[in-house]
Amino acid sequence: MSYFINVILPIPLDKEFTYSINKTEAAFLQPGMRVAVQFGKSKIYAALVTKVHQNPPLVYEAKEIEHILDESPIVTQHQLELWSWISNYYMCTKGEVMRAALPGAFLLESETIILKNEKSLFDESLLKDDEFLIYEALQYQSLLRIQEVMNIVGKKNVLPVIKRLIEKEVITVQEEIYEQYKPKIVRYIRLNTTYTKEEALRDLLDTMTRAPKQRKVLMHLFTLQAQATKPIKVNELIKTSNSSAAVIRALVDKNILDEYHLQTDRVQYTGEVTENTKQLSEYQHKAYEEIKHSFETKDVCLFHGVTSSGKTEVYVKLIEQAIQKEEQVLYLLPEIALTTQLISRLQEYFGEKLTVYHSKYSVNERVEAWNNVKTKKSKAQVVIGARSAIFLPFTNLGLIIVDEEHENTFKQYDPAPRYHARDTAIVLAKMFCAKVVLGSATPALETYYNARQKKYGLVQLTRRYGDVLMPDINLVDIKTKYRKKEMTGHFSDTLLTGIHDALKEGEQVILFQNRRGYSPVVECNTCGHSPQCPNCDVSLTFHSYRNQLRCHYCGYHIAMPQKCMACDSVDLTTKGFGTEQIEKELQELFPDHNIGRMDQDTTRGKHGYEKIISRFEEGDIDIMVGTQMLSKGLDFRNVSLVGIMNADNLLNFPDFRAHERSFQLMQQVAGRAGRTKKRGKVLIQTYNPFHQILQQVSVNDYSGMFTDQIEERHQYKYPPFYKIIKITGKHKDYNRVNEATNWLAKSFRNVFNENVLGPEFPPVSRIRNQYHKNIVIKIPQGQSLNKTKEVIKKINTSFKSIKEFSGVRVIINVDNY
DNA sequence: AGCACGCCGACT
DNA sequence: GTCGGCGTGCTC
Ligand SMILES: [Zn+2]
Ligand SMILES: [Zn+2]
Repeated sequence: MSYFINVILPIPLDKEFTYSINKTEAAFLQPGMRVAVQFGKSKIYAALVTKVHQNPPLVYEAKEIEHILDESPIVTQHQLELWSWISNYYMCTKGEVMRAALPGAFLLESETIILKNEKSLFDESLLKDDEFLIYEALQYQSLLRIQEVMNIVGKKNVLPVIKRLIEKEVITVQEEIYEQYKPKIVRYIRLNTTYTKEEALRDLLDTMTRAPKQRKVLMHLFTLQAQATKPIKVNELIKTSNSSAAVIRALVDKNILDEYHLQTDRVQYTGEVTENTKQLSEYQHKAYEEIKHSFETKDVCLFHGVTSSGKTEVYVKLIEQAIQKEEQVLYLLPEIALTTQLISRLQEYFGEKLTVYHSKYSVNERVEAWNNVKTKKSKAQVVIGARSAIFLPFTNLGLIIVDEEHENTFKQYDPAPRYHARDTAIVLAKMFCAKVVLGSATPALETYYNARQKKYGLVQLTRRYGDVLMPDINLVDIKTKYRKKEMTGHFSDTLLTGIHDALKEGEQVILFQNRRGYSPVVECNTCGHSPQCPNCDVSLTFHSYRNQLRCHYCGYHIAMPQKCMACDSVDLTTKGFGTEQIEKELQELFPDHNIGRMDQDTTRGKHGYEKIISRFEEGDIDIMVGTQMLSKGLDFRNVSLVGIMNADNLLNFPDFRAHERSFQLMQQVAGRAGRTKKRGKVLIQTYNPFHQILQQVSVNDYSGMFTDQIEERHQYKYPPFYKIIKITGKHKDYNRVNEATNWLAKSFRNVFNENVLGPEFPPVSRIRNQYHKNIVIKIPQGQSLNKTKEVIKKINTSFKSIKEFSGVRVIINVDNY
């Protein structure tokens, strides 16, 4: 009898593949384990077993697996189910989901290495130039990688040369598999058991009079043992005895000491756990009770609490309850909100029960977190993480909290799977019959709509913690101010007075400048030319920190030119104002105060962000200018004034969510003001103070905003009334993209009629030398999602078989944000 | 996604 | 005439 397995490979192919295994392997392998398999000519991948069976493939011979990689499944049945859901719903392959879901260390991939052929003799003179170069390099290096060979011969296509050398028996090639996860091993030391008896030990010490250093080490070992019964690390002993590794080595060699190894986790919490959690305020407690009550009838609850209302404490109470029931908890946050501030706050509550899962952690740390969740270790009972944390192997999930649920960064944009972590979390919760709390001060329209429709529970917390008042928000009409000449640079007199007042009181100020649309570009005053990216359809933006012009899309950069590239004029200006411009103006307006800037530039580097935050917290910075980054959950106590430099560029963004997002962003930024007793002040500069959204922002009218916006969504056929799927065609040839997307749109229109928009070029139509063109399909509520997707897939398949369109990549984005 | 096979321009 | 460019198609 022969045995087979079906596997998922971490590549964008729709099929599962079948490999052959022997009887022993069949008895051992289970779905969720990894095997190393050869795929194609030589490449080796880690594949994930989905099924063990005995049905031989009919039309091909299945290859044998290389070897088994796991002793037990690393992926649970629930996860495989979730992967299936994601690949169906978001229209991508399971391989793509696998790639996104598994920590990098689980995805081994082989690399071809070149070795010299020791056995054969050959005539060096028969080698061609490039062949000889490789041969020569192998005399000095035991192995070469493909990349190194490319460097040696100075060209990209090196496979023919390598092939010739194999034929001439000069070299051999091998597939090297990267070492996967490396457990961290710590060396410990203890006294050899021979000397546990008192007299043996005394004899030993007597004989050691001529080795004072070794004797000293032993004495320190005894002291350490006396202090606590825990194992003693080699490093610890070296340090306390002020000795060296050599001395220890000698003692081990003499069999006086024994060295032993223990595997340990890289991330360990050592702090104290504050026993008593913070007392909830009356209103917080009421919200907590309401959420619990809502869970009796509904699985998902929207927790709408204004900024600074203390939502986190309510979450903490809910988490504690889940912990008591021995359930696992997942706490999802947007990446930017996952600050050290918040992590240490939660650590005080949950101590070592808290695990952080974050892309900035090393691959090994992530594997450890994965394993701890999988084995239900208590140290991973509460997991806090950004969107990818939904992929962890929970076995007993009881509660998911999605904080700042309105944030669009929960949606992965590129590459596939283009999933929304909030929506996927709800599906995940359903598998475990777990409860979900969606928290936000400014819920997404979709979420609030679901709550209004009674699909989700709704709990509101309208008071700030400690009865701090909501900030006082005022709109400043800069159109009038410009006309009346009451503007200084980008500052209205109102805003300047506000800043002066705050600084006089020793309070801090935050100024918000939207990132989008206001990157500083260089423009020639003579001919109007501004330098463009050669690969993308955008102007290069000026970065003063390196005096460079850069492209945001492809990373292309050049030194800041001294004269216009078109007309050689030296009269160049930087146009558009970003945070840098504001910072510069502030330095002139307030020379006696420290100005800080928080944007992509100043927060780069591992601790860049934290550094600037703590400077602000410590009062080292008086005025902070920043982008979006400022709006996220940071708790600055001493900020009394928040200024929004220009609200209009937010509102005018060409996207059906622009108004909703502007409201959310402005409310969040405004929420940074006056978090303690004194009422905070917010000034919003705009050319259009009568704009409905701005009016609603100024009076904290979320529900007014909701009513207006939901009406517009309804009228213009947008979510939550219609689902949308965006289809993008990509190719380096402009005409081919045009024709291809026209064909696609026409085919879609044949089925979906007026519910197809486009094709249309996006604002930036060329990125990395690829033209993009979008089609949007709107799906009305009665229309079957699955059938719609089937149609899209079918049309896509026909599309692929058309010769003229070959090479055009089609990207499908479900629930495009 | 890789990676091989296969067909056309430009350099020894 | 070969070398190397990339378009086409398959991978258990
Ligand atoms: Zn010019
Ligand atoms: Zn570019």
